[in-house]
Amino acid sequence: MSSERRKPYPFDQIEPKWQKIWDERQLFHAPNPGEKAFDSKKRKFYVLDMFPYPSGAGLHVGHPEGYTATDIIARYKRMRGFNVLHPMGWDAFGLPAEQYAIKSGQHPAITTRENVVKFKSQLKRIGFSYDWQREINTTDPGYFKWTQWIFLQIYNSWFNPATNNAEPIKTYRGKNPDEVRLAYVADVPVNWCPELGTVLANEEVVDGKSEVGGFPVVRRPMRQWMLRITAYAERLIDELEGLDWPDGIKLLQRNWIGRSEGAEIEFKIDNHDARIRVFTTRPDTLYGATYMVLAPEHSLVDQIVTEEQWPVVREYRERTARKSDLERTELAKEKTGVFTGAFAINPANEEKIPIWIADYVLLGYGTGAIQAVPAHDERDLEFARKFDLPIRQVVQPPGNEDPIGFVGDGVAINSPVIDGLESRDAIRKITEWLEKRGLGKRAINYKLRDWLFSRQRYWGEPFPVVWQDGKHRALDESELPVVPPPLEDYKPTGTGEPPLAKAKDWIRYSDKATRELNVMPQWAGSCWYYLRFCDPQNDKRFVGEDAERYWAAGNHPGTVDLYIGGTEHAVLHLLYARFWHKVLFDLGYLSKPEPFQRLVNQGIILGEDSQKMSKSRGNIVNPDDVIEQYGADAFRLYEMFMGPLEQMKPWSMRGVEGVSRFLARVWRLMMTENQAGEWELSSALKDVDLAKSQNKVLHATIKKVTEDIESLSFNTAISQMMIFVNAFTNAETIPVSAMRTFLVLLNPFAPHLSSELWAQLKPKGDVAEQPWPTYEENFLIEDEVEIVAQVNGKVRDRMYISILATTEEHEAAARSNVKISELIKGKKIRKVVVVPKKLVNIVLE
RNA sequence: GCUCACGUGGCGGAAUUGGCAGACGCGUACGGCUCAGGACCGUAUGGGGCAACCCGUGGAGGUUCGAGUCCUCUCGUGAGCACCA
Repeated sequence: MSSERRKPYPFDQIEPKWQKIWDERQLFHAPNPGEKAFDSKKRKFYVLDMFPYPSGAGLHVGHPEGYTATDIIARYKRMRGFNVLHPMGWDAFGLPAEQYAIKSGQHPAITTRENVVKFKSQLKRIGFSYDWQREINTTDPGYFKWTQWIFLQIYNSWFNPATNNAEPIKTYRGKNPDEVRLAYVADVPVNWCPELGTVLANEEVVDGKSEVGGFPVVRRPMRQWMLRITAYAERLIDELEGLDWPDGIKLLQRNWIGRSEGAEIEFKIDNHDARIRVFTTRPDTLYGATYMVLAPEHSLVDQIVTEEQWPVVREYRERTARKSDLERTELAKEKTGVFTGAFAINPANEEKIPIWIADYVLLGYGTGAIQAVPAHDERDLEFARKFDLPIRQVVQPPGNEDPIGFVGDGVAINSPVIDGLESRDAIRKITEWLEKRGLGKRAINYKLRDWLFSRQRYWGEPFPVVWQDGKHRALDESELPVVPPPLEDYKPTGTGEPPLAKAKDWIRYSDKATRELNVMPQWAGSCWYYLRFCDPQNDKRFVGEDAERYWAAGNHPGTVDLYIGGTEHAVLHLLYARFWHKVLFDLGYLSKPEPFQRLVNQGIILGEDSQKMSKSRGNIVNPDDVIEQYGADAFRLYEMFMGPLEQMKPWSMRGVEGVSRFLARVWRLMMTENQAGEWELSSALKDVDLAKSQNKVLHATIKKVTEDIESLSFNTAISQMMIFVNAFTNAETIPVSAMRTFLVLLNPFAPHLSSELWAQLKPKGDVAEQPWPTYEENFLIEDEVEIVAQVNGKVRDRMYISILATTEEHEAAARSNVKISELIKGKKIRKVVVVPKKLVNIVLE
């Protein structure tokens, strides 16, 4: 039976044995500056995984994909003489643990502890070379003390537009510092999720539903903590430039931040003192503005609406407020809105235009008000047609396109100030014209909103903030950490009041002051964990200065040299972490302006049916089962052999068998089974020189594996190692020296097998401590190369030619070739193309 | 709807700057070794054709002596954004 089947090689004994040895010897510990083992001559390399959320389900085959890639890099870099920082930890605060706790009645701290034990043992079983001395957990008070400390730095600083930097709040000269702090409290319409009993960040809402759980989310005004990430919008876009990230991720971040250039224009209101500012990217269409629209929630609505329009306006506003985001987008096709009764004056032509409210204008973007130019904006056109508003063409399209609904660039018409100008020039001219008259100015707008930073939950970092007389005040550094109170009942209250409100004693900070009841979102802990890894036990500072400088060193803006993880964090974690990092950098705590220099996204692994793995489909592959049957090395190797790291690819158990067979062949290359059924060193192993062809394949393998690891092309590196093994499989004698070199190459991929075989060959030291081999180009060069002979671009024959052959000799060889001369006999030759060492192409008339 | 990425055998995938398409692995077929094998070893394996040869990288054009690779259009798949003025 299959369970009784003999193992192709004894991985079940080898693997635990070496994992134990690595642990005991602490072989993968990276010494910090100041430690005894620290060697200042070694260069550093920081290779990081996105640390997991330790869920109850345990490790998924998707996790080890990126982890194996980083482990190969880490092991490789160590052998190249680098001091390698390769840490692992747990992002353990957050909703799932709490949701589970509510269901099971078990405290999230207990669940978290159990899950961490499980995750850690699973990771150890795969043989990853993490420096476990640096393990961190975001829910440890020793860790979140510093998360809270960073919050204090953010709270106690402001963004100075003059220096384009965050600065301590004491440098602010204005009257009310609370207006400019990078952390502030605001009454804002937020994403309220009744099911989860908390508000969510925009980034956590997908299609009007919560990202966690998929529950409906509604808009509701609430008092919340916000972080002023918008202050960094420009730098977050500009400084992407110096990073080695996939173009797609850079684009995603740029789109999310959503920079657009245009102008702000001020409209007077007829018979009213108030003015309305609008943002537009097309100030050149100002003459075509035939009406205005305010967001229903716009604060001016109350002031300008006329007596007789009040009832419809009120009714419309109430209806919009009740709509969830989902409804608002679902109903997007059908425009709605009502007239306020008020009129604005178009500053360009003094024309009176009606002011409407409609929910297609969003309060959160721009100024929450627009000039509507139906002739040259799709949405305005649709609205104008529905409500019979005038449409006036002011841009002439270049071709024969229909001018109504044309949104591209053309030539301005019906616009006295800019008539005849190309759109780009018209924009410049009209903006200057408005600026001169004090009616408007050039402006840049961002889609990015400030980060909603508070959650009405239990399982998160409490804010280091107290309230007194209705005002917030930050705690002193010395009062950290603020540990959450023990609670019997941590369920959401359902009213929007945080569960911490139930801890009556804890709330009371002093006679007059009470604690902030919200907690931070899950992202807080992961915003800076890569810094803590540099110095995880430091209790004086969030990271020691020497440690930070050492691990961040390098000739580029980023701190971590290589960061591998999933695309799902393209705009969440990766944007938030950059923001925090920049604040800390501005305040002088860090030596580099960016957290992650090189970013690589591993592709999703699909089930055997090429569908996304899911419980309901029943196509989930459990890493434990694979390791049980084929061993950790086969599991690692298969994860890398499947295909390019960044590509989405389906799992295949047959494929695992394939790499497992390869590993068994490696084993049998050096080991044979004796009469008693015990494995012993093969007698074919001899201390002999390599044959020329063997030497060539060895050096080709060193070259290919080295280059492929550098470019993260692990699948082709493995192919090359298979070619190597195939070349030696039937050799009568196996040169020991070639095997030793090969085991070093194999080590990053299959560390257990290579360690065991290395030990069997009895050389000194551990294979992981060997220097990485180098190849000699000389051994790769042949005396002759095969070239292709073509006629009219079609391959007609192949032949060997000296690598020293001249162009003329190439051509002569082709002409004298039997097949070729046959084909060109009596024909006129138009041209002969020679690519040395590659081909000769004879082109006939 | 907009933006981006990707389409190569029965399957996963290889292919510096445009230069032998299909490396390596899976699967399949045949053979060997075996009491046996879903083990191991070997040979073959893009399609068509007895063959010479012809066809072939989603489809249609183009540039070039030469295109999987570059350009245009088109179809399909995946991801992201989605009233952003």
